[in-house]
Amino acid sequence: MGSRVEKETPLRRDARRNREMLIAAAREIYTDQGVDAPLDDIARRAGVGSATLYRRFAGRAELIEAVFGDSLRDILRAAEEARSATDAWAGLTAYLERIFGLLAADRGTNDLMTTGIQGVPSLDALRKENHKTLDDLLRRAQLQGKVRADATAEDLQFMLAALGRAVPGSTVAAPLAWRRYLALLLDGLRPEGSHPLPAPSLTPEQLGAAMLQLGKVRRPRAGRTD
Amino acid sequence: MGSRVEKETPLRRDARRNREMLIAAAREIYTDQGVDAPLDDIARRAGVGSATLYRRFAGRAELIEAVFGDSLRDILRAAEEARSATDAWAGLTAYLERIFGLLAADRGTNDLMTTGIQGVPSLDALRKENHKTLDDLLRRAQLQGKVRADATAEDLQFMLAALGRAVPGSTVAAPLAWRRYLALLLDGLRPEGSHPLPAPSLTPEQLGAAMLQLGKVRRPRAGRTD
DNA sequence: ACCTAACCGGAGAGATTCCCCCGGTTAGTG
DNA sequence: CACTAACCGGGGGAATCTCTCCGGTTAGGT
Repeated sequence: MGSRVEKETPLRRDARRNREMLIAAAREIYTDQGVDAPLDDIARRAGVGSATLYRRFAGRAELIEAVFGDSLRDILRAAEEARSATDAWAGLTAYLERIFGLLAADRGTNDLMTTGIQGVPSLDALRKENHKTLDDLLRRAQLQGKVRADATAEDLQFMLAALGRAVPGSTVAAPLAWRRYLALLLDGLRPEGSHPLPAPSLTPEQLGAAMLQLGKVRRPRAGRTD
Repeated sequence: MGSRVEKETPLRRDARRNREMLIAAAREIYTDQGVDAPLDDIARRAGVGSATLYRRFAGRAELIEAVFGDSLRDILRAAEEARSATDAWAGLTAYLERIFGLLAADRGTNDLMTTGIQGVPSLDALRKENHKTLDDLLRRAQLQGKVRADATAEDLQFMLAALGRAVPGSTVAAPLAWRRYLALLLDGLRPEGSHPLPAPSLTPEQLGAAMLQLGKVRRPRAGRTD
């Protein structure tokens, strides 16, 4: 092969249109089913054949990248912003509340941030940046006496992932319940005594509904194992 | 139908033996794959055809009942015991540590206790009893000034389910990591300042492994949707 | 208006998993 | 030892889901 840089032929108009339709359809379906949703569902919702989906995107990871690339970049900016806060604790809580708002509203973003999905480049970058942000804010908050000295960024990340993963379950019955649980988690990180919790507790019925949702891990793929 | 009580014919010896083999096989497979494991796998491990499994047990729920009936009764006893403690906080922590030990060791028990599986009678009884236990201990610990006044049994249950569900992920890399996270959670419930955390924090590598596991929600069934 | 490379979607092969049918086998009795 | 009711396992139909082949269609340049 010559080293000539292949001029990137722009897609034909219909191909381009289908690409957009697929991304839009995927965004909607990911939002309420998560990123494990069947690819055929996405193709059908976009009004194209499944072959077209595979022609435009090599596989699930590439589609995810196309759908979430922008919103991931938004999160990166939020992380940078949070790190620039003088009051590290305030920066940390604001950052986490923003993240959890996303996790609660969008099942796809939730999957992306609370599990270890592989093969999506922007996602690796996000994870690294996220870790750095939490580490930095936590360390500074500790120096400022706002966070217990024996907690680590890994502790925080693990607890956040655990809680974040459970959030969609509670969202059905009580959309804002996550505020209370994030507050409870953060209270465990502080060296002083407890602070009042926001939002009412779940009722027993709401808890039941949430537990049910927890079980519906979701239609994972059958057929070829990827 | 006459109301005559059918004399329960005891199973033929080979049928009885197969039943035992199936229960034993199911126990092993549930322990490391969770209760969503394919029924055909269980039949194969037991060395019988899948038809035999369906002949002995009406479906997944009945098999679960047969496998976990006894261990669930054990947990019930532990709950009663915990409630008899004079120091409610001590009783609560001891109870939860016991439960989490089980959740970490056995994927099947984890599914049973952290999700809302329906159709297993002993399980409904366990959930009711568990809720009563937590409610009682929490209320008493609050009166004794050991737990913040604004926390509810529903809060505790939700957080426990969220964390419990994440525990198997960390078990691969660090079998005892759950102790630290349960302690962190419980610290958030106390009105006073923080207490030292047990067990070392996860290393970044261990955290990565745990996140990966979180994603492997389980080989959900393909084929008929039950 | 015509031509061709690129594109399209249906149809289908292969993989899983649930569940049941059917012909062969065996436990337990007279 | 013979007999029969109960039992057994392989095999297969149906449902899902991933990914590819192929003949027909269309965008965009001449």
